[in-house]
Amino acid sequence: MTGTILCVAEKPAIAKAVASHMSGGAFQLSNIPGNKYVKNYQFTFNFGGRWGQCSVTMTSVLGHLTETEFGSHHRAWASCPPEDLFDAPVYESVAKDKVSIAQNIAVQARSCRALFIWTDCDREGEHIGTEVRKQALEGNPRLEVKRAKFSNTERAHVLQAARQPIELDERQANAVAARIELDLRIGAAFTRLQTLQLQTLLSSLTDKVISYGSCQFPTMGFIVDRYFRVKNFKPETFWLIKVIHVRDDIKVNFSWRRVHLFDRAVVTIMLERCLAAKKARVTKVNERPTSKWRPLPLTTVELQMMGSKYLRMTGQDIMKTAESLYTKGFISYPRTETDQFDKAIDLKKLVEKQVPDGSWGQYARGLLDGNFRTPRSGRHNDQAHPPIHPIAWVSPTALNASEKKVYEFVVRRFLACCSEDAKGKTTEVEIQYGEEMFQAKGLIVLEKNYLEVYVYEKWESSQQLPVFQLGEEFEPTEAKINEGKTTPPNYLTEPELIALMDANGIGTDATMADHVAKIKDREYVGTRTRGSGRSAVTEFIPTSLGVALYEGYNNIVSAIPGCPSLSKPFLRKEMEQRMREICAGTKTRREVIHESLERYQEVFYLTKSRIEILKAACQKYMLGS
DNA sequence: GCAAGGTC
Repeated sequence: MTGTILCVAEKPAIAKAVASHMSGGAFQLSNIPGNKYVKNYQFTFNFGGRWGQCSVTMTSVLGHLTETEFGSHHRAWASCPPEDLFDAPVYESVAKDKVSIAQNIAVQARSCRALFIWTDCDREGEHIGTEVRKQALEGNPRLEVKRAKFSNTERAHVLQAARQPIELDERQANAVAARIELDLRIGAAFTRLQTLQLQTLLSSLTDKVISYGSCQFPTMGFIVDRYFRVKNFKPETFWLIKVIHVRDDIKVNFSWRRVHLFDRAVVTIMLERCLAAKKARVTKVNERPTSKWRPLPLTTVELQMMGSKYLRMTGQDIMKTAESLYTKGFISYPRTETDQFDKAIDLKKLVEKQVPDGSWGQYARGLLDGNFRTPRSGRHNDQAHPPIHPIAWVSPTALNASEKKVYEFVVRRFLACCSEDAKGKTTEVEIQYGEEMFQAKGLIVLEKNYLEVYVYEKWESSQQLPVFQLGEEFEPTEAKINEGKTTPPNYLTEPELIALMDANGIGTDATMADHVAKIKDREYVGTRTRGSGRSAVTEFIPTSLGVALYEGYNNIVSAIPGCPSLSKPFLRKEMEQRMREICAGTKTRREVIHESLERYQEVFYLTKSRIEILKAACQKYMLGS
């Protein structure tokens, strides 16, 4: 035996899974003083190569160990002008509630020859790895430090990762360090500025914190943006030609290729030309197989979007529920960007676990009996976690109402991924009538396949079209003008908001729901229900404070070309891009912090000198509220 | 009394 190796994972669940695989189940478990979640696992493992047979102590942290804060001179709000926070010194220290975890690592490191870091293989994981390394080296400065590269906790994959350790990615860790410092400085500076300025303006704001965050504000911005589009909407009248033809007792509605026009006179002339031509000619008859694709493997963003659409839960509730299902071992890790399954995962074995279920067990059986298909692969892979999938079957009686809903969704989605696409047939008839083109479509669903188990999506046969021959001419039963009005867009719903955040790089899969909850808590936005019963959806409406902040910041920068508003996602996107440059090695942490601070400082001083504009917006919308 | 990101 050649010494002991200390292994540290990002969370207890990973430590447990990895320890189980490496030890073959034969480990000694011990608690650590001061924390009930973190455990130490002791066993032996043959790493092969230069490491050989070693004792192993496997433990974990609970996410980040440290926090970054201003020094005591700058902590009180009145201690300095807010702009000082852009260059006041910041200090990194072990968070109070993590001290015992940090000590455990330092103590264990003393008797070890090497440290293997098993944090998630994503950006934050690399940074957490450097935090772990620092603690371990404090216990034992001679420690050799390696990093395990793994993207799931499948047995063979874990063993392979243990035997071929690599190095921490310092660049990714540096990118995160830059993000941490920037978020703190910018968030604190703007929050203090606007809170102190606006609190004294209106009595309704006296004891409110009016926080600014590079994710909070753009999230609020999406909601206000939509609100103004709804509010400023002017309906317009349009006209269209509708052609109806009855054949074999089937009434066929042909829709106009131009959809509609906004000039009644023009549409009238076009209809007259159609009627003058008397006969319509069939220019296209198309009958072809069609399919509705089964869904992609489940990511966090998709879970939240689908969940708030179909399960009537908020993104935050869905995530909380998914986390509890995960800690109980029923589903895989719920925070993932990956929408492709690794080949090494035995999907059929996971399908088999669902056979006992009363609702979808039969369907799972069918997959095993020959209906199984390899899931489609999406284009995302975070290299840290597999798509969300069920790990074990659980009786519905063992779950509460929310857990039941989320678990059922995860299972049905998984089974749908492993199924055949739905199959159908579309018929398309195109006619020329006068100078105008019209079209009718019919759909027959032939095989529902995945839709049998994925009950959230609908795909139904439409009315069947009668037979039309290519080139035939007929006189339509009726042709007339219909009038309509354009309708305003709806207020933003949660799935739409999550999609916008995702597309604009606002927040991560783990934090999006938190940002939404935060701006509600800050009273920048509220929610209400649109519709009723099964079709009810929750929509977001800004408060007068939200509208005032949005408009105030837009007005502050509007006269300055190239100066983006704080309510738009642009500055955050730019910061994200710079972080990627650190990862690519084209920029350093110092350069990025400097550049990003300059960008935000420009807006800050502009806001400070034009603070009356922000105040005016608050007075405009909030007086009397 | 400030952020966003991990995780319980």
